[in-house]
Amino acid sequence: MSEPRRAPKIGDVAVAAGVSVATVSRALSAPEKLKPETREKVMVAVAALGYTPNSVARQLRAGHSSLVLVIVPRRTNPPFFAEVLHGIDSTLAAAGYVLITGYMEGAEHDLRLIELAASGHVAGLLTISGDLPKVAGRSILDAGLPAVAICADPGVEGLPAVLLDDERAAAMQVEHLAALGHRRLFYVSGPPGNYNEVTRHRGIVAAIERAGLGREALIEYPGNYTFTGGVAGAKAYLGLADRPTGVICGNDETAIAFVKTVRAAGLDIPDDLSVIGFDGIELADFCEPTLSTIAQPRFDLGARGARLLIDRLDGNATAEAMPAGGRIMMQGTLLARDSTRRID
Amino acid sequence: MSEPRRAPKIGDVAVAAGVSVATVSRALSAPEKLKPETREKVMVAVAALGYTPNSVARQLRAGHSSLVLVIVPRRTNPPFFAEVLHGIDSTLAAAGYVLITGYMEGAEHDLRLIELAASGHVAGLLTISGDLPKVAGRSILDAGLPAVAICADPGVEGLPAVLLDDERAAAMQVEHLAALGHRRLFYVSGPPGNYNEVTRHRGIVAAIERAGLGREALIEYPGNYTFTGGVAGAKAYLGLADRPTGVICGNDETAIAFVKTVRAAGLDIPDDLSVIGFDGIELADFCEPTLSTIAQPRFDLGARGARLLIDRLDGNATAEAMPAGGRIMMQGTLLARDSTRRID
DNA sequence: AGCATTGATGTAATCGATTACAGAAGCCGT
DNA sequence: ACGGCTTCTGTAATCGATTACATCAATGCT
Repeated sequence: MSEPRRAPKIGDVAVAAGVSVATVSRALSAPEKLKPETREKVMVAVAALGYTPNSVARQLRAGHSSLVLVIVPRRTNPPFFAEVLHGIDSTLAAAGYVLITGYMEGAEHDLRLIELAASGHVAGLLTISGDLPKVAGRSILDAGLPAVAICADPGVEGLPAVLLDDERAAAMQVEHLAALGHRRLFYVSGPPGNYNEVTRHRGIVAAIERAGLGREALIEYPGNYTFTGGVAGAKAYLGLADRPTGVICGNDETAIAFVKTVRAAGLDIPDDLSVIGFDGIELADFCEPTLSTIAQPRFDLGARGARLLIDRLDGNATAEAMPAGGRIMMQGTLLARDSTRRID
Repeated sequence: MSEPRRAPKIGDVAVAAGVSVATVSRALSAPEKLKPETREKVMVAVAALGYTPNSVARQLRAGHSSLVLVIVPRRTNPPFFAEVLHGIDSTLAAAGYVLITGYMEGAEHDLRLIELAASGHVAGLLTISGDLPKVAGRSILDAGLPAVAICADPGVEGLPAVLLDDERAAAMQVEHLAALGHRRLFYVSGPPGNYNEVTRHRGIVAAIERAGLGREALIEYPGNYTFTGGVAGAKAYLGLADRPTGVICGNDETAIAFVKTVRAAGLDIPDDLSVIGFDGIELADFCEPTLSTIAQPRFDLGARGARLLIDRLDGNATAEAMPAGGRIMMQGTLLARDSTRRID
């Protein structure tokens, strides 16, 4: 059926071209060192045999790999992370690197990621999950690989990060609602303790302070960045005796589920209450009513993080001036749509 | 800053344990061949140095890799593909394989995927995109890697596939609407020529036939499995003089955008028309009205495909009896929700 | 006791590419 | 014509682990 046609090696090409293996190698990686007609002979043989250098051997010899491991949280917010990954992959690919996705499972399962990082297979590490694989006191950072955090800061000393200015972005949610006249707010948060949640919470509290609403103007419900969290948050909201008119959601999925649930209970958005999400996923513009939200530069977050890592890997460490603390902050953008409006 | 603490090699462990490299290697991969106390000595040294075998060297020697390349279409339907990938990754990880994601960019860009496949880095290939990277007459299959197609059949001789029974599933869409009394149907398709689209189209036409509705009962609009396709389809629908009451969408994203657009134009769903989607992404249960759809076993499609590949890689080729034609078919499930109802 | 057998461990070849170094060939000037 | 340069190409060491084969000691058998 399938002929086990053994892949041609450099020696086969050398024989076919009537030269030595060194010459073949040079024809491929340093053509200027060869006489044009020698190079030509080699190239003909390469094409004839369909030779592709074995990159495992190459990598062993060179002592470095071109694989980058990206740590991805499992089953959360695919529309958001897919676009960040897209930014990462585009940038890596352009620089000749290849992306390996490592989904975090939690607990013992993550050991395989730690071992992968230590195995010499991988050149660098990118994490878009606030948590890093850590099993039995062994961290994935122990391997000593160059690493960069994206979207969430695991809070590890010396680990550069490309982040959204979550505090500012969350404050924008408050400011938008306050500017529309909402005096009391309901907040369906992300998972308690989560980096993004903690940071945004700080931004929300500070903005409420600044707006002069008073700390008691905020009622919180712990969500988890998923649809179910939005539904639960909405049920809690509906059970309130005196409902706030402004609702802040931890992300767009949460907001969409929240909107659906309170509408099913007979409330109108935005007539009875305003809802604002976070992330700016595409879907936010295709639900009803269209969702006001804070858009994150998802592609750019990924691209910028990957760029940073590549610069470290390739040695141009100072190609881009790193701000103090090793963090690059990007800004979110308010998208005011139909789910929020002025209240009288 | 970061101590360039060179990763320990097998020789370092050998010296530390006072044995030869062969003994260290055996302690790790064939412990039963060693005297217990020797093995113990080695293990102590391994732990003390924090040694992890370099898998590049191991792979070069062994002649086979543990990486599986998954070809993923770019920027389409993340909620769907994320779950298929999850199924793939879980299965691969359990068998000791590691997943590499290769996003298809189209055209010249895909050359890097073809080269990756030919580079010896990769043990096998999985594709969840109907298209295979093919550049200048060179196909990714030329590398001769074991491969399995998932979700869409690229139509290559001898390539096993794990597929949804698209024809049957699409027929279920028609049957559901027909059973509710809809006699004329509007169909916002997938991209013309796409494997899933072609197959489902066949199923739709056949089901209309069987339901005795007549070929002219179907009005088609070419979509593309995205939100924008749904919006365009809805606009075309709204422009129709005599609108069908049943609408079939190529996937859930298309359906959600369709629903939103016709509602914005003042039509009611399901009072004025019924809409059914395809895929069964989570969101379909959180939009308004909740979307009737055909759920695909997304996780299982991925898991089953990965399993098939692993069996071929590990040599238990007949671990699972392969049906004729090398295809495994899985069935979709009708989820009847609020976007479809009986018409008078 | 002498030889064969078994078990445990060490020595060195091997995987496929890169590259330091060596060597050959051609050219120059004196 | 010969040493000194360049330019080009070949030989062999190297990356780190696995493993066939060699070695050595201990044991069993006659």
